[in-house]
Amino acid sequence: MPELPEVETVVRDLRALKVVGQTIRRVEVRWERTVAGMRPEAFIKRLHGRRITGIARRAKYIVVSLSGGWTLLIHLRMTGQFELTAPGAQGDKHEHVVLRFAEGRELRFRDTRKFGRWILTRNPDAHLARLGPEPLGSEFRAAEFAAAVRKHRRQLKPLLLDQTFVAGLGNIYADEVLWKARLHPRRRSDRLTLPEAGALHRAIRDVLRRAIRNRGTSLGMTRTNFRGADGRRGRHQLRLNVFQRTGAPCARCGSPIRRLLVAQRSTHICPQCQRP
DNA sequence: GTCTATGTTTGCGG
DNA sequence: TCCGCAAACATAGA
Repeated sequence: MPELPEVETVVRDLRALKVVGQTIRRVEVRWERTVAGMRPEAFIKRLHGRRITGIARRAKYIVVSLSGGWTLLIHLRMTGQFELTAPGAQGDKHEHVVLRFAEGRELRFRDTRKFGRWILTRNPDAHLARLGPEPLGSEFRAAEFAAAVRKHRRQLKPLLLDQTFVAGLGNIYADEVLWKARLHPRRRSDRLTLPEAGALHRAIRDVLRRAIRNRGTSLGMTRTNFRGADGRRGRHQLRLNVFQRTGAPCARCGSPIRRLLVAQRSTHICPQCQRP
């Protein structure tokens, strides 16, 4: 269930697997609601014959640039995955969109829970306009972030999960970031000191960069867990400090990690390092 | 059968 | 206007 580091891993995999440059020769939509914003027939017709000219990431969206001025925005949501296969290979019942390339290989989108979305548009910026700053970009500056945090009066955890505030964090990395910054997830954002806001800014960047280096987090061994587009699992689960580590000792102080609910989301903290 | 799940959107009420 | 909360989407696994 991909957050920024997992989406970045998928984008890098797709590039390494030479998806850029491929021409789309056949499009199959097996679950209509995966395609958002137009009828599947229109989607298929518009995609057919186009060449993929680039693959990038914005927040948790995969941005696929196509010939003729079209862009495909793909959001993996909870269980979206990619796989490249030989033509006509045996798939499973959760593969909802299949692109066959002129060269022969097929790019298949598997999405067990069917929350993933493909948006074909001539104006991707309209869809991405509401997203907050890219946390690993140069526009994500400490002073601006601190001012923005303190201007809201929200609990820190839901604020970090708000994609219009900062783009790319999900439940795992929000918990890891708050642990690293030694901040309680229920702290009110307008009550942070400047040094605390600075620590939060730094923690966001450090945690995400490290997770990308580890190719993302794959928690369990089941099929719905994260895989790169090359089928490999991530390894950042070995580096998590709090997420799903209830009862395990805190890496800094040894106190047992606790699980609580914040904003309806499972939340993990060190009760010693992260005081309310 | 029960509970939980790494995401996002929408509508309601304070 | 801002914010928190519940539900919705749909399925699998413990």
